[in-house]
Amino acid sequence: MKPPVKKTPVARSRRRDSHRLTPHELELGAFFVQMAGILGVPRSVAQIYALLYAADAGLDFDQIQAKLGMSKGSVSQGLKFLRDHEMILAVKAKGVRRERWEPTPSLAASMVNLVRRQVLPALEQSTPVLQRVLDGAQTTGASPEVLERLSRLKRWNARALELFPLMLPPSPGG
Amino acid sequence: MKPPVKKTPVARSRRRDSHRLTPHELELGAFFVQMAGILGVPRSVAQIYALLYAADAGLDFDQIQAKLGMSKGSVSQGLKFLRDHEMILAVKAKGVRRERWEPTPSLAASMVNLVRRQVLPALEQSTPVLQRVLDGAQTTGASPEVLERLSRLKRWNARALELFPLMLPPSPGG
DNA sequence: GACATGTTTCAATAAAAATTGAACTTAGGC
DNA sequence: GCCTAAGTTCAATTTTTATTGAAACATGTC
Repeated sequence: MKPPVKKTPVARSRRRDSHRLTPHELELGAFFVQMAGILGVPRSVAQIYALLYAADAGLDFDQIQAKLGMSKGSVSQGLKFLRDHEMILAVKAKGVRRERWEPTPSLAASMVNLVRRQVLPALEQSTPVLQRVLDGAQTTGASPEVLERLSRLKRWNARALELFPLMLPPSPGG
Repeated sequence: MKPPVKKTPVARSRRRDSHRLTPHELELGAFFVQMAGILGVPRSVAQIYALLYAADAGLDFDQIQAKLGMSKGSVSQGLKFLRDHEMILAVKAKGVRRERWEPTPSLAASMVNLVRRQVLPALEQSTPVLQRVLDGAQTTGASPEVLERLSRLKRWNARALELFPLMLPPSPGG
């Protein structure tokens, strides 16, 4: 299990070159890293997001890499993740090849999307599973308590599956 | 990042002796393992919980160990976790040393507690952090956009901190 | 359409997290 | 009070996940 409190949350960052970051950027980074941890998002992604969040104008690939002292691979994957989850937007000036990145207006929507993408597929897959398990338990003569538990679980699953999509409109129009 | 879908979710279980489990126990186990993954709870804990969930009467330490083919250490730690989070209860028959374990009635409450224990401390710690970051941004003359973002974040944090404790009464009386 | 610049991919590596097992502690029966 | 069964702890190990960096791939500019 994850240790409840990380002993050295910034160890890695310190080990590398993030003294390019101001103390406040570091603090905000640590905050986003902690929240991201709860959502199962890797630290490097959270660091990128935090950086963009506190940046006056969008930052480009190289600026991000330089400020955080991370590899190209990590920056690329991090930006991909953030793009895929619609947490950042490209701002492209004409005649300039290089893209700059900014956080999308709603962090809330991004977070809900993030959770939904983890939970929804799990709920969907499990509907038939729970049905089969319940049927099996009935067939093999499980106790009333167990049958009750399992059907409660199944009802929940169904209800969650109804409610979840209502939590916020899925990204663009759907 | 966690791969979106696990390639071989039951690989480990298969590798060991969980052919002592019925197909339905396995399926239910996989379901709980998946959900637990989202909450950051280790697989072994979820497997123990699933087993107890589908068991007619409580199971004791050795039965759990035998059925799941896991080490004493894991069973002990897993039961400790489940006890600490009030997800299981000991049922003790008189004159018998060995305890048997059953799931507590409300899985919902258990899950809410689980989430709260992860999120609340993070929110609490971050209140002063966000204040400092915002002050710093003001001092160093950040753009209005950044200031707006940061104060929004701070407001959220405060609101979440208010709302969260209301989600369900903390375990016994407090 | 060639070239340079910017980005992605992915196998190798490093880091973090979970699991094991053997030594240790605790509790109950005698 | 001692002995033994029952359970816990924790350093070592295994497993999983994240990161790196070099090679491959794009894409805009001239």
